[in-house]
Amino acid sequence: MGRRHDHSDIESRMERKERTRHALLSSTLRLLSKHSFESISLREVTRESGITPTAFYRHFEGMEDLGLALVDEAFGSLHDMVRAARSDTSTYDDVIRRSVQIVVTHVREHRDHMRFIARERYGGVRRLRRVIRTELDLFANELAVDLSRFPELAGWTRSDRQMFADLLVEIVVSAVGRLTEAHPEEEGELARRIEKQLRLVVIGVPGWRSQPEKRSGQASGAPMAQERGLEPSAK
Amino acid sequence: MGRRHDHSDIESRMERKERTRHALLSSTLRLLSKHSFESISLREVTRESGITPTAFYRHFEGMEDLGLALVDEAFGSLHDMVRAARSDTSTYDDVIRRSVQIVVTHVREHRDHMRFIARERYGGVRRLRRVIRTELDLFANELAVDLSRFPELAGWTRSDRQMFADLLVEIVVSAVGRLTEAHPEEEGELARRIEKQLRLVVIGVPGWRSQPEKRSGQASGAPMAQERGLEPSAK
DNA sequence: GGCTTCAGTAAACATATGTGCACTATAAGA
DNA sequence: TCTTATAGTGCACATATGTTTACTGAAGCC
Repeated sequence: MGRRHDHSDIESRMERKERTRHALLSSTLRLLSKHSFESISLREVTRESGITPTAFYRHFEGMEDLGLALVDEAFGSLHDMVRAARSDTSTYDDVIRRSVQIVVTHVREHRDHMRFIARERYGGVRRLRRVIRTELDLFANELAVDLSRFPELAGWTRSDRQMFADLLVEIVVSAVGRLTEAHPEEEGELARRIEKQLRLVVIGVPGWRSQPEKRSGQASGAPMAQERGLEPSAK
Repeated sequence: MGRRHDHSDIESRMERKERTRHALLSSTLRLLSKHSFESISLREVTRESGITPTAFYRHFEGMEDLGLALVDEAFGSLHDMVRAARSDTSTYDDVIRRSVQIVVTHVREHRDHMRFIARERYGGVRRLRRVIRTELDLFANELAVDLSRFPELAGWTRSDRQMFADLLVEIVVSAVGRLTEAHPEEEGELARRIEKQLRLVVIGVPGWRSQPEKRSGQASGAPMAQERGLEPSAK
């Protein structure tokens, strides 16, 4: 047995490895608060983590690999949050207010992770962009399923529900991006605004006439309200 | 006079300078299609432009300075687009469809500029983020003014109109980000989706009850529809 | 035509980078 | 207790970076 005396300050090999792996990840996350992922060098990360550059390769094949691990981490906690939020809906009075609250809290507690996602969503590393996009699409899909529980939305086309879920996710993710770079005192106002925006979007729901994709040619009959848009009062 | 013979292949000094300046900008833009701004080196840019690294300093103080110039360029063409779109509203039948069309076309013709904005909006360079944010806020403000021409929105609080304009801008900018990295064949579907999303948002407008900010304490009376949100059908 | 201005060059610098190779120390396993 | 596996070190390398310093050549101006 490796551990002859059970002194708690003796680490098993795995424990130690896991510890420095985590150090690498969180060092990167720290650096990411000031720089884009692509501009962070392997050596910077190891310096920040207190190990030699060569030891890096015991944990990751290279920076891109580490980046993917970060995406996993970030979406891991996000999934936890969403699961909590979903199970919460049984005893709510106002879904929107509550959801926004949860998001704000999550950003506050996982600022670096959220900034990472918001930043690298359109960042310079193709692979990261793709993985993040995929994860977000997954969220939207889950949300679309949840939405069919609402009677107003049950009659909608599947594709329309997708479109709606996508819109909601987009709004929230944008808000997360802005929250991560907001000063604490702006946080409240930002939260109130996004709440209003979500509310406004939801209000439109009963007025939406979901229809199967038009097959071809021009639509027949009078133009629907939702296809005409608003009319200006004056010229 | 510098130009003794009026041969067209003799450049004036200014012309030449402007030409390599432009080369620097467009080279960077080209590199930007594959990498984040922060990860692009000054030497890379000069290599791509066909000049020596030292000559760079005849045009910009450093990469950040060049970045700011790029933001100017990008928003320059954007402003042109918006102006065109606004003056267009006198003779339209469907604002939304038309606007989306204009945006899609603009992205197609200025893909690199638009990608730059979408990418650096939350990118690694603080200064760039701030300038881009400011410009976008400006757009939202203008839009908010335009919106007051619509009778449904004239009665709204100024802050609610801002909130609404902000939402529209956010939706469009997100869409631009996705358009810039979409394959040509996905473009149509993306366009259709964003059109629907905008329509859905607009539909909610007549249902919105804009009120002055609540001063304090809890709201009195029955909860408004827009504060209750949707209710799920089953537990 | 001759003097000035200035966009661009050439060489050099100190410093940073990613990665390969040989090594060491210690936990794990026999 | 002796052997093996492996996380981490140290050194070396080729190559890349931002910036300085002294320069060249042609356009601009009198």
